[in-house]
Amino acid sequence: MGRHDIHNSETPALCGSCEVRHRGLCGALSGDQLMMLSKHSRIVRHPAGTELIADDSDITSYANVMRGVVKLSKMLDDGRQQVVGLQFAPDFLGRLFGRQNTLSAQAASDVELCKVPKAALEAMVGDNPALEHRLLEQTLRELDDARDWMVTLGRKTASEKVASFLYLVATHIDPVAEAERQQGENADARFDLPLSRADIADFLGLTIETVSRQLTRLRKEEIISVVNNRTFVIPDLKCLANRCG
Amino acid sequence: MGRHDIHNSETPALCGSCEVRHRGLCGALSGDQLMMLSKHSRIVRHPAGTELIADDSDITSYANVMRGVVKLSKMLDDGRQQVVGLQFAPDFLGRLFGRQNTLSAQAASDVELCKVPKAALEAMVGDNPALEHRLLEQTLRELDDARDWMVTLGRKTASEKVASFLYLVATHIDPVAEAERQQGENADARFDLPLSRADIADFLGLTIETVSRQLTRLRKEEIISVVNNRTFVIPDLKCLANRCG
DNA sequence: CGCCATCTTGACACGTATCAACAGGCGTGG
DNA sequence: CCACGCCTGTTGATACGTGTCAAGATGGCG
Repeated sequence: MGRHDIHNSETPALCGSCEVRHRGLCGALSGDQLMMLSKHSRIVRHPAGTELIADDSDITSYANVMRGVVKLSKMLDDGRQQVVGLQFAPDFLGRLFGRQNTLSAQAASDVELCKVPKAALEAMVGDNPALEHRLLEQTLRELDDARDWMVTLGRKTASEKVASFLYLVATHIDPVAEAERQQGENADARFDLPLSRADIADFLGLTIETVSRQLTRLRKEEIISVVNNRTFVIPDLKCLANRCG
Repeated sequence: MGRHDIHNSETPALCGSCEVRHRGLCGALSGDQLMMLSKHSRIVRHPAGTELIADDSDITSYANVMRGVVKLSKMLDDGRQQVVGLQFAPDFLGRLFGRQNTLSAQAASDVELCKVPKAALEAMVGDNPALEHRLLEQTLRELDDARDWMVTLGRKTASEKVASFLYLVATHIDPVAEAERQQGENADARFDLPLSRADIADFLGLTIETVSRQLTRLRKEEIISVVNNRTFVIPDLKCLANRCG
């Protein structure tokens, strides 16, 4: 049997309006597989700040990020915190095959998730190699990202860290604009940052104050301009890239 | 067809003496699949220090670490280096489905690899879901490790970093001893460190001097004792764990 | 308008990097 | 066999970057 056209009449109502339908996991599914999975899944919305996953909690479900940004973090006993990942649409959320979570997840912005029970997804993974393949590829990408970030955390200066962070967000938060940028030559970017200074600091292994000072520096050097504390404009991404070390 | 007994007569000669036969990837293979894969694979040995993978090189093969320790690292343009992972037997080596390597790999100790051409492995992965599943699980574990290490790099002090490093090595370098330790109560460990101070520094995001000073401190506090610069004895692992932050 | 949280800025302290000298191990060659 | 040089690791003095603590500034929101 050939692969179903993903636009065929079997597409479930729930999935018809899904914006990440083709790019996320579900792209690996045929119409009837999608139908099966969608029976178990439901869309949930959470406002910014919601705890989506608690550290050490039992894993009962997985999710796909459909809209917004999710922040993954770990905390030491004494309260020191490190953000270990940011998930954008259409990323997968949750530790596959795990029993307990080893990190926590918060909604950085308002988010929309497509949630599916652990057992349902794992069953589908078990007899759908294409699905498992997609999950493997996403996991490999996340591992690449994590290793890139280890370089940032271990070897870059505060100034380079902040530049690297802005560059990361600029190139991830709006995949459409980013794709255009790769083609044409409009090398500017503008985005609304879903993270507080404290979040940025926890991502970069810095303090709030140092992040603020480095942002001020980048602003004075006109590499970036900051509107309203959360909105950033980067006139020339290449210029920013040069500051990433 | 049921799963073959992995001790059956079909086991290839090459694999018969493989020490990581049951724990690594190959545990997912039946006798004849193993036979097929072993046709393409060969065992290679490299002395400590050998460059196993060059950054930006084309990926032409994968490997399994059968003996020894492999160091994965990334370098910034100006020479700053960060070790982003250590691979012990029976870890898999190489970026699955990638075109080019995005990191370099060196033999930390003398190593023995079981090497297989990229195309051969990928073909087997394509029609052996169990194999892909194993690879997914290894990748997920590596991602967990990477995220744990991000906390160490971003939020721990030099002293805690060094303690965390020693703890990591003590619990990974000799899986057999470690398994015993989990059972019984002999909480001591002794190992020969396959890394130089420079390697440790690059792993921890520190300088050689700082690593040396912190080791001296741990030695003076009798948390560890150091024989011959490369051999470490840790009388009480729990005590070391308390220093990890 | 005014409160409160968030962000910025400043002064100073502290931890780690840097630079430099020294010690020990090991192979080479006299 | 010891002298020498080299490589690795240790220790010390000092510099610098980032953390800490404190005070303002800014902006969102009732």
